[in-house]
Amino acid sequence: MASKDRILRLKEETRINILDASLQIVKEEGWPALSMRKIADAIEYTAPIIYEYFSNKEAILLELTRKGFLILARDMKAAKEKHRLPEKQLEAMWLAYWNFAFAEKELYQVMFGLNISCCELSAKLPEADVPYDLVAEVIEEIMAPDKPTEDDVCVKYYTFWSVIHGLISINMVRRRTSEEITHEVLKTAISGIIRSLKA
Amino acid sequence: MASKDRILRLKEETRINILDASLQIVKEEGWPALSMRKIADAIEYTAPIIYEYFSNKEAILLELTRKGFLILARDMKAAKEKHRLPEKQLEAMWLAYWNFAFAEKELYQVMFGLNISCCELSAKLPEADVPYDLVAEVIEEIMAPDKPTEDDVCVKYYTFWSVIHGLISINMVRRRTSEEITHEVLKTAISGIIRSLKA
DNA sequence: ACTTTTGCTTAACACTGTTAAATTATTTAA
DNA sequence: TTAAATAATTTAACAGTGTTAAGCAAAAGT
Repeated sequence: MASKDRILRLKEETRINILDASLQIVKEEGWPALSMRKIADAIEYTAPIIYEYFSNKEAILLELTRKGFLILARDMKAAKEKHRLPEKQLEAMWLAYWNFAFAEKELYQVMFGLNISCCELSAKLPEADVPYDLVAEVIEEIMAPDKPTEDDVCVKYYTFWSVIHGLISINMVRRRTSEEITHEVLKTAISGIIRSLKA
Repeated sequence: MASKDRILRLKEETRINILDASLQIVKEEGWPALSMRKIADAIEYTAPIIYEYFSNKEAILLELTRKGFLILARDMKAAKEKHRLPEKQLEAMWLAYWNFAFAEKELYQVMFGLNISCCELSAKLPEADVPYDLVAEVIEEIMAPDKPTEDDVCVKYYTFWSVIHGLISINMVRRRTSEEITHEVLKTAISGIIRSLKA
């Protein structure tokens, strides 16, 4: 009777082993290197037994996603509880979010569907710089009275880009948000940043 | 002699055919469905001849990325030229950027490494809602004097999330930006949005 | 007419996720 | 203790992936 318990505990253990091994492989060799056979190797089994713990590879990814959200929630909660002022709470929570993304880069990637493939893109693809040049020129023009440095312009450009790109990718991976809200965010964000150029 | 020309023209044509076929497959069946054999089928050849035009699959993706940047640059340039005021120019360019992302969704995805996999995530994963609940609560508290609707809070939440997530994903796919600039953007963005809550 | 080059295909390799069958080990029953 | 039943694990296989090498058939050059 007690052996039943022991077996169940062992089963739970290899389940966790599968998840841990997966994450470690990804951390060492990146997402594309994660294969069922490699996971099996790491836990010293053959590939098919993984299917006794997870119905397929996607289920493993989903479980890692869950793990990511649990850590993120814990971190944000902890950050919040360190302050009383709501403004401070907000800032702390988003900083926690930011820190989580880089501390658990691989988890963040599977949580929000970010590929990593393209590094050093503008080296291989000069065209990728055109949008920057186009916008930076105008930003510089608006900020001209303040005599901005190149870094100042860069900061403003990335602020713009982050908002727009962030909104777009959020809308692409999950579109439960209504068109109106999205467009409202877009418009107010753009005009908000434009206003911030002249301050 | 003229036949040399004709042949070169044909070669250029199938090169374009490969790219067009690839994009069409992706538009019809999504990125995961894009395979060398399927491309070959579409252009009525067998897979190996593709390697006479592109050194590998990644080269095809890179070419589609280039195509995307060319269209994006054209659209943004056109938007800019429709206005004289720099503020209007900026707004028009970012709206063009936004429109491009959804008009050429597949190109945008390959340009900026966005996966599409996870749809209806919060249905399969209730944990994914915690960060929203956590933050929304505080936003509501700050905005309380203005008696915000649920949509108002949602708008502000997505504004926050867009900025942070946008910054993160930009920093993950290409980290040529300096730490300082990034952090500068992050901090000013957060405090900027917080200020906007009380207006 | 013979040789060389070109265009293209077939076949193969090393992978991938996944499933079914076979095998081995363990537990249960007599 | 031995035989039957059950569970645990592996091997083999299928269909797919990107990619490369070998082979063939038609066209071009001599």
